[in-house]
Amino acid sequence: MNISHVAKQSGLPAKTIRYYEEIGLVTPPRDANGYRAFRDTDVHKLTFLSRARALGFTIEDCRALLALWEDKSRASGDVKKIAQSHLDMIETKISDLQAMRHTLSDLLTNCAGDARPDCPIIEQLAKQ
Amino acid sequence: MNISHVAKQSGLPAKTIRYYEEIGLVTPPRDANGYRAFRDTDVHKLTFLSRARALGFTIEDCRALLALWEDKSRASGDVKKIAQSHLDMIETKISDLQAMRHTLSDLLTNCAGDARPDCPIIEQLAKQ
DNA sequence: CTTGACCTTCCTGTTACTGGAACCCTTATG
DNA sequence: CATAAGGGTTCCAGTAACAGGAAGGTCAAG
Repeated sequence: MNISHVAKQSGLPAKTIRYYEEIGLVTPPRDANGYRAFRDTDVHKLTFLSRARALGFTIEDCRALLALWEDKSRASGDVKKIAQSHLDMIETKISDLQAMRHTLSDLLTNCAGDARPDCPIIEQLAKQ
Repeated sequence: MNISHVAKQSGLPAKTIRYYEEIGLVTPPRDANGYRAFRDTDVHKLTFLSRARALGFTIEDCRALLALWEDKSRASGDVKKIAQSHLDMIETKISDLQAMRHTLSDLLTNCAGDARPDCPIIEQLAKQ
């Protein structure tokens, strides 16, 4: 299967697939003409990667998850550990963003947003 | 004022302050020995930047906000526009992250997390 | 005079790609 | 048969916002 077909199947851009090969996440063999010839296992891996990335896992997490997927004698605890610490990161990010949202929306409701210079947003940023 | 003092005052690491000078956000004069000699206005700018960055504004947003701060005849509408679109971005990110959190915590509650290989997390990522 | 705590510049690395140039391969068409 | 369109390939540069570290100059104290 050629790269653009795999791109459609997996939902990943061709550029990204080439990058994943470069960093060793997949290693498709080549045809005589030099084209990548993706096997089913390559496509499955890439689909797996696409889903894991969509859940926000880092590339290194993805690498570890792929290895666990291939290891039929894995401990589910190892998978859970990775997913749990990723969830923790996400929750930290969410609350950081919520704090920003809170402050920003307060400032926004108090800003006239017209042609005059008075602006509580600027004032808040500039306060001593 | 020397850089480490300014770092304490503004809450920014010295490395970051040097970087901000490099990209033209501040331009402190130099002493005879080559050391940066920060004026009050430099420190104020850096404190402003520190707060704006803490609210998640990009560097380029910060540059624009600084310019508006210095422009005493600014329109508060211009400030509000920047802040509003930043808030929109934050809300998009929050809901993306919440969707990830939702999926992940579902998967986590269903994963035994023990020594056995069966794992709904891996299964979900690998499903056809 | 030396020691330690500053300061300086410069170079590299980080994350996960994306865009673009230059060039090869394949297939259909006039 | 020449060619043009639409694949594929590699390689290089750029992104955001710094952080780490090396090599070396400066300053105040003992």
